[in-house]
Parts: sequence; C-alpha cells; structure tokens
Amino acid sequence: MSDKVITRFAPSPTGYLHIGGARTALFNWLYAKHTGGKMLLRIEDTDQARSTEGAILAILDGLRWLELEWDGEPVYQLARAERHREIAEQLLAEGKAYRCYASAEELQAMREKARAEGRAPGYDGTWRHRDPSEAPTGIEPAIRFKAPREGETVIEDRVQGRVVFANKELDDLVILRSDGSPTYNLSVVVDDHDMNITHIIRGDDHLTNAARQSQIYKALGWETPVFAHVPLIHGSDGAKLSKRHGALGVDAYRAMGYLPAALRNYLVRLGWSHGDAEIMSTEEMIEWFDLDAIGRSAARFDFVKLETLNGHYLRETPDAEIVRRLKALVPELPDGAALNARIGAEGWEKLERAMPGLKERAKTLVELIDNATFLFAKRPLTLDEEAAKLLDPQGRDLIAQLLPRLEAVEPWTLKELEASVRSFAEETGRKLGKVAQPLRAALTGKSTSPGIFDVLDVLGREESLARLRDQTAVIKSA
RNA sequence: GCCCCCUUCGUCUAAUGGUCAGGACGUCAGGUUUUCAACCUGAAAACAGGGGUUCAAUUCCCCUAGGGGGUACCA
Repeated sequence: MSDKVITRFAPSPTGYLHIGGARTALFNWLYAKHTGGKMLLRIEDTDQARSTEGAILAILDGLRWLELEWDGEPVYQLARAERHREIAEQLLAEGKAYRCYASAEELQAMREKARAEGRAPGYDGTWRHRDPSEAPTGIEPAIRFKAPREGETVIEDRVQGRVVFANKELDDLVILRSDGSPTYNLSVVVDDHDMNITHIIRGDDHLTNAARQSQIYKALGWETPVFAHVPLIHGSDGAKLSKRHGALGVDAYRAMGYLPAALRNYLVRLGWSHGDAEIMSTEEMIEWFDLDAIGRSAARFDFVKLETLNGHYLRETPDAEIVRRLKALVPELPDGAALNARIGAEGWEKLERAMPGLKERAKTLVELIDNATFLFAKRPLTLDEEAAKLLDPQGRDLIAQLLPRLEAVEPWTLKELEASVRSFAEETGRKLGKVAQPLRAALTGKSTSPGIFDVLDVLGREESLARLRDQTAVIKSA
C-alpha cells in the first residue's frame, strides 16, 4: 500500500445527482487530482426500496457531464453485503458486538423514555449483557455494535477541526438487521477500508456518523481515514435547499443551458476560496485546491452569480463548441423537436456565423438559442399572424417592403442585418427604431424578447428611447 | 429535548491582536457603444448581541440569540 491519496464519491441512488452531491464529487475529484491520487465511485444502493436504476444512470451521466471522471469501475455496495455480514459476524465472534432481541415497540418506548429524561435517545443496552438463553423464541435478533460507554470519541476533521463526542451520547448501533442485511455505518466502514480510501470528503450531515464509524474502525483494528466534512449548501433563503432554490439534479442545470465549466467554477467557490481568485480554470482549481481552505459555514445558493459566471464562460467558448452543445441540448428542450426541425442543417450554419453577436448577449445556452430565433424564420419571410394584428397599416406596409430586402441577406449575421436595415431606413427616410421594432415583432411574434433585435430596435436613437419603450408597451398590451 | 457544527457588506468570501476590514456577484452613478449586451471607472454596503482577557480586539475565551446538521433494524 502506498501513501497515494484515494478519495471516493459515494452517492445513494435515490434520486438525481443533486447540486450538493455535485459539489462533494467536485471536491473529491479536485483533491484526488491535486495530490495525484484517485477518486473512486461507490453507489450506495443498499436501500433497495428507494434505490432505482434510473437514479444510478442519472448520477453517472451527471458526473460525466460535469467532466468529473472517476477512476476504475463503480463499486455497488449492495453486491458487497456478504462481506459486510462477514465482518459483523467477526465482530460478534470477537465479543465486540451482540445479538439484540428488542422489538420495535420496545425500542420506541426506550427512546421516548430517554427523551423524557433529557438523555441522549438511543438504545439502552438491554441485551448487551443479557444471557442469550433469555432470548425470546421466534424472534430473529439484530446484531448491535458494542460502543464504548466511557470516555470520548474524537474526530480530527480536516475541515471542522477537532470534534469531540462523549461516548455516552453514542449508543450501540445496529450493524446487521434481523433480516441479515448490513446497515449503513457498517457497510461504509468496510467498503472504505476495502477500497483503501485514505480521505473521506463528504457533507457534514455525516459528522455524527464519523464518530460511530471511527469506533468501528477502532474495534476492527483498522486505520481510520482522514475525514473532511464539508458544510452543506442552503437555499437563497438560508433554509434547506429546496427545489425552488436550486436543489435540482445536474441534468436540470444542463437543461437550463449552463456549461459544466461554469457550474464547476461556481460550485468550487461555494465554501472554498483561494485568495481573491474568482474565475479559474480547471487546471488552476486542481493546483490550488486544498482541504484546509474549505470554510466551515454553510453557503447559500445564488442563481444570479451562477448565471454571470455562465455568461462569462459562454463568451470564452469557441463558436463551434457552442453549436455542438446546442445541438445536444435543443432536442431536450420543451418544444425542442419542433425547434430542431425548424433550425435544420442550414440553421446550424447560420447560427455559428451569427454566434459572435449572440454569445455576448446570453447568460445561458437556452437564452442564446431563444435570442437566435430570428435566424430560423421561414423563407419566404412572412409576417407573423399574431404580430400582424399588433401592427397598424403603416407598420404592415413597412414590413412588407423590408422583408424582401432581408430575404437577400445571406447569411444573417448581426453586421449584415444591421447594415441592411440601416440602409433601408436611410433610403426610405425612416427612423431606424421605427423600422426595427415592428420587424422584430413581425418575425418572432414576440415583442418583448430581448436579443439581437434589440440592437436593431434602437439603432435609430434620434427617436427617443422612451418612445420605443412606449411602442413596445402598446404592442404588449394590445 | 439531547449532541455536534456555524455566524465578516443583500449573497459568495479574504485578511489581521493595532488595516481606510480587501475581492467577486448584485445594486446605484458615470464612461464607451447612435441602443442592448460586453467592457471600463466610481459609489453605497459587513465584523449577530453581551461580557471578559489585553495597552489594544472583527481576530482569543465565555454566555445569549439566530441558523444548520444529527438523534432509525434510512443512506
């Protein structure tokens, strides 16, 4: 065994890969890369009632999309149950665990009593010393770990520092259920040991578990890995992360048009920092990341900052790559199939040509494609029916004259469009704003969408901006 | 209830026993752009409260308040 760092990401497949899990994975990945070690993946699927195949796939996909590749094959915890049972039996044989015949009702009563007396609620150790001959018949016992009764258990956590638990607060936990299945705390210890995990980086909701697990490591005579319990992510209201506040699967972030690099950059700065560095490449993250710089307080999730970061990365991304990502994303969008058909092969080319003007104005891929709809207008260009209703006869006439001219512009880059509309306005002696505003409404059927047409909208600034706004308002309310 | 953790601008955070408490997002005000976006400049904005320790505390200690996590034969 070398001193090479081995971390692991160990999600339970009961849902999508949520944003907190993504950050945990990122931290594990970064630390492994930083130290030249490995990050393993373990699927904790022992809760068979809640684990699903779909969730497993979602997690694997999510990690791949985020470009956080794990080393080796994923380990499935359920498949290792026999090994866990073996260790439980070993503990039993060594007198470090015992059979417990207490019923669910008895346990419930025990907890209530303890709580009423202001003590730590937990198993009272009834069967710890009782003779097995007193065992009731017809009841399959669970196996409980003999937790130390005296003294304290200390966790030297790389993030939380020295955390001390009085052993009397920690009861004799079940390690093997009466149906013979191992419980979480046992499985985790055995797996982490067998996988040679050196550093356990996970959410701080596991801090108490660390104490119990540490006791099991000691009983087994195994070396305890380094712990690093990272604070959780909260919603923008400071409470537990809810769906409304970002507790979505990473697939949802992909669908909203975020780039993996942006999400990684956002996530890494949540609870960790490196001086004043805000925007950093993956290489820099790997170089700078360290456990000791992780903060101890929970961070609130901020969509606005994520968006800003995403806008930045969008601008940095080569046009061809954006198109590639868009091609993958569009079919997943609501109405994506229709949009995809409308774009067509030609549309993708136009899109790439128009990209310099587009990517500068969008925060997400979804916003970008939304702003680009004018590119995919059906030829010959016609007035959108809905929009036509919003225009007065003069406006309709104007559009009728303009459309054929735009028809000739190929492809539609921002510059070419601008030039075309500008010359039309000059030739006809009209104000640009008066031309552009109805044009946008005419082609997109939308009068409020911000985007490239806004550029055209207000080219004729001589016409006051306020006037244009009013115009928009009128169209909107019509 | 009990145990554990946390608390610097609205948000993410930096730093320090003596600083004008720094940066970023957002906000506001300008600049640039015949608009928008992007970009640039500037401004407002924080040490939760109370006790100590100290010549000196945002920084060290204690208490309170608030927030979070845990408290299962879930993970």
